Amino acid sequence: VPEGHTLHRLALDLTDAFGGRTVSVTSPQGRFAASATSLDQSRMIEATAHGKHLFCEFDGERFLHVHLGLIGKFQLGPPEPPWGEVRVRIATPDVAADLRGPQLCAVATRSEINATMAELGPDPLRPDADPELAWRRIRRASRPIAALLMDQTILSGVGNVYRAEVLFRHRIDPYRAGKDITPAEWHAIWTDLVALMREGVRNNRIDTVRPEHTPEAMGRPPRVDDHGGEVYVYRRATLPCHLCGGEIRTADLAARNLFWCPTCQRP
DNA sequence: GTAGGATGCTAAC
DNA sequence: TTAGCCTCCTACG
Repeated sequence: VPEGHTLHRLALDLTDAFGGRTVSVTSPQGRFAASATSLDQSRMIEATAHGKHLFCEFDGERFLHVHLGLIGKFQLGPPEPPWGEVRVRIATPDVAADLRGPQLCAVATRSEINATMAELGPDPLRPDADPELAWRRIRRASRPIAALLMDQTILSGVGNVYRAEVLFRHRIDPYRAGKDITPAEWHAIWTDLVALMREGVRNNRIDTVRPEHTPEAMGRPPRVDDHGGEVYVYRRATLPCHLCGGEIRTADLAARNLFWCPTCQRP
């Protein structure tokens, strides 16, 4: 479930559970054992996120740098014996956080963390984000907007669900080149991402359907999207569009499955 | 039981 | 552009 909102929510929850506390850091699975030992029994200061990267800061300017990738999960719960392949467990006597299947899990210094963040575009979930930095690249780009939104060096935190949904919400054809996006459209996209992703952090899931378009408001039977949120197009290929009733289409774009409504999002 | 896919990214060609 | 990685879950026999 790792788009940017997941990591920011995780950062809040980890800070809540472990901030200011001395924690045990272990690697039940063993693949992180040596590095875990170096952090074990030290104090976690806080956890923060930038895009899809998570940073847990420990005393002594040491950081645990985590990227979940496609399949990684970080789960908080009671400190019961771990099940499955747990790469890292951070724990106090009251609570444990188990990390499974991360793409990246490493101990890093502050300068290494800063170097990572310097390569990331503005993150809609960070108050210090400058959308102008992303716009400067989008407005010159010939690549399709759907590819640009996924490029973490242009803007960070947006994944396959948010890209499909935000383009639908603004009726933008995903194949339109970045340079053909108007300043007003970009402003609307960014503003919308800020709001949608904040709500994603709050609810720990992605919902993008406007109140006036919910099944109840449209007088249709209730539905449940199988990934835990209410969406317009994501993973709804061949199903009818909630607005026009036409068929949602899917295609490969930027090595990921793109979903869109060719009627509502005309070229 | 097994294959294939998944909200991601990187290295190799 | 493609294969590969890491783990879990679902769909399909």
